[in-house]
Amino acid sequence: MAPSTVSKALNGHNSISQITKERVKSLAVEWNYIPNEAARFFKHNKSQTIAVVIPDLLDQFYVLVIKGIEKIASKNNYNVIISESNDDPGKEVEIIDNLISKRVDGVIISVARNSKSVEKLKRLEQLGTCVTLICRSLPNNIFNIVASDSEDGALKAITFLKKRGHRRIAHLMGPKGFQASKQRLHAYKKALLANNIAYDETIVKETNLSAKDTGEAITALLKTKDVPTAILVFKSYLSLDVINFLKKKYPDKLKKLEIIGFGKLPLFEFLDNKPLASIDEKPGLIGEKAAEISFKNINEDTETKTVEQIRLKCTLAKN
Amino acid sequence: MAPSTVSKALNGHNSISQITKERVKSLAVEWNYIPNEAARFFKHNKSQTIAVVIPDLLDQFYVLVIKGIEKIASKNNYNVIISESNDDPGKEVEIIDNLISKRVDGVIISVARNSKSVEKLKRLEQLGTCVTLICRSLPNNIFNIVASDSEDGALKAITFLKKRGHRRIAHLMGPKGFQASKQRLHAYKKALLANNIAYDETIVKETNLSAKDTGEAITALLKTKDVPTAILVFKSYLSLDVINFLKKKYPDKLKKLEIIGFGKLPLFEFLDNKPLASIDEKPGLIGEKAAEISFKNINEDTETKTVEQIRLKCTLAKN
DNA sequence: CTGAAAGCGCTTACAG
DNA sequence: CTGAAAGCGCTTACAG
Repeated sequence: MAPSTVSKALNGHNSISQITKERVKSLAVEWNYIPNEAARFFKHNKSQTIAVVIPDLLDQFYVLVIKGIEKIASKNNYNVIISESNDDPGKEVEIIDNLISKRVDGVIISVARNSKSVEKLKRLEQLGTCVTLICRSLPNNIFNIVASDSEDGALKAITFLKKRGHRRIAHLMGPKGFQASKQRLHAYKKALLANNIAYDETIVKETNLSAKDTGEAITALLKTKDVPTAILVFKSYLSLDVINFLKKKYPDKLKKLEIIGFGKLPLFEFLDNKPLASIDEKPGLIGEKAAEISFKNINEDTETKTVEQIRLKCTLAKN
Repeated sequence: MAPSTVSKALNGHNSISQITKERVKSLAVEWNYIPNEAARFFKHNKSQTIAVVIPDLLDQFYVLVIKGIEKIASKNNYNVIISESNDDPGKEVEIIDNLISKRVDGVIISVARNSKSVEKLKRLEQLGTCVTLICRSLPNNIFNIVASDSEDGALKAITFLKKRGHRRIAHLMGPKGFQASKQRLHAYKKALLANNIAYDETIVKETNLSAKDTGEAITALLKTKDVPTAILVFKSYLSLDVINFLKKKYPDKLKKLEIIGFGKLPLFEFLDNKPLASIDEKPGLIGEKAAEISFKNINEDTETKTVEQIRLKCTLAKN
């Protein structure tokens, strides 16, 4: 029997007689034949692979994103490969070069802080690879992106805090250099406005994300004239640092400063002193949507391609 | 210029003149040429890839293992792909089939509970793929394995507890069906013996790992005549459930029952009520060792292959 | 319905 | 030192 016949039988080509198909398939089982995917992919000039690039697997937010991606990928019989940039722009460029040489069909990436990968990502797109950003955006919005809707999240958080009686709600913002920090600061302002609370920049403090810097920001907040009673925090892991700091330095404030942060983490369930609530950004859904965009693009003519910008609504989760 | 010349120039073959090499390399840069790895791997009949199969990425223990593996892999210019079995034996078999068809060069796997993959793994080895187990063993020790030395860990934990004055040290064991449960129970017994503490099976309780079952086990422990003052716990995530349970049902016992568990988790630093200490199983090192075994085997004749069984010493980490 | 032929992008043994 | 040829394991367009 010719290799071509075997190949067609195995792939269920309908030019092959039923009897031949069955014979081939049973022999394949008997001989433990498993096709060489590398050869197949090479022949087809596609890798049947989606690559995910994230800063760090220890951040469970991204693990949940990955689970969402894998759910969709496995439905489509696609493989998922994961790389960690550790927020190192140089490493990220290396990773993308590697992905180019692998000819992956799609890349889903949460870009490193201070990413230098824009050109590489453009290159990927030229080569026909679908690029989808998650969570973190890049200037000019030239790529697909799936992220949570910070404005929606902030609005829900501030509204909830106001209902609980808070009027002095501070914001602990991320580094001013980050897009996300600006976005969330803006969302915070808008949410205050919608709740008829005046914006007061003296209770907005920046942190470079280190525990030390966060502590200093909190100290500064506690020293303001009209001390805030609640705080909207840039990112959930930061909330942990805030709580740790309060426990050590201002244990009396622990109950007097209610915290809501962006992001809900599985580990929260084990904490005694936890944030009042979290803005659940639906990482699993973010992953699913990003994967769906990838597959839509992979199966589409490049002519008709449009850039998709998706902002998913958040929910407020009591911890 | 012939493709063969280009190929050799790019790969730094020394039959190529310096001048040609430079010309080729500069043109490659100018034209943005990035070689097609799929073709290369296919040609070489190896994928330059190590696969890691673990139960769940949300378990940070495994994330740390992966980081260890990636450290070694990237040094060797190898790729790492990750799959999650979710402890589902059927899923695990599927994953391994997939890895076979990918012709990966090495597989590092923490097998699913009740794994049915032994035959598949043997198959992988026949095909020349190096298989290395991590943490969880399979009957007959036919595969390479890297795990922590439970006996060493238990000894350090029990000795430490005795120094703190404890004489009644209970053990919360994992499901009897698991190899690891038996191993750690045995390690616990040996450590008691070494410390001249009599073994008492009434203070050894089993849990099926669910929070509910763990709670019942703890309740039973607290109802024994001579209530234990310390407890050696099968796995760190279990310690969290134990603490949560005590907080809810027996808050007064929280300070009277000191806990040491196998495994140290990054998230411990955020807990108020944390285990007294943890047996640090060095997940990063486990990953590194497993990767090193893979590479040694990949670069070796299959003739000389021997099975490696590595048990890494633990340290006791204060939380 | 079956099979012979060509080719995917590389590398390597060999000839010059 | 350079290049022509063959081949890795598959699939597909084509011939029969």
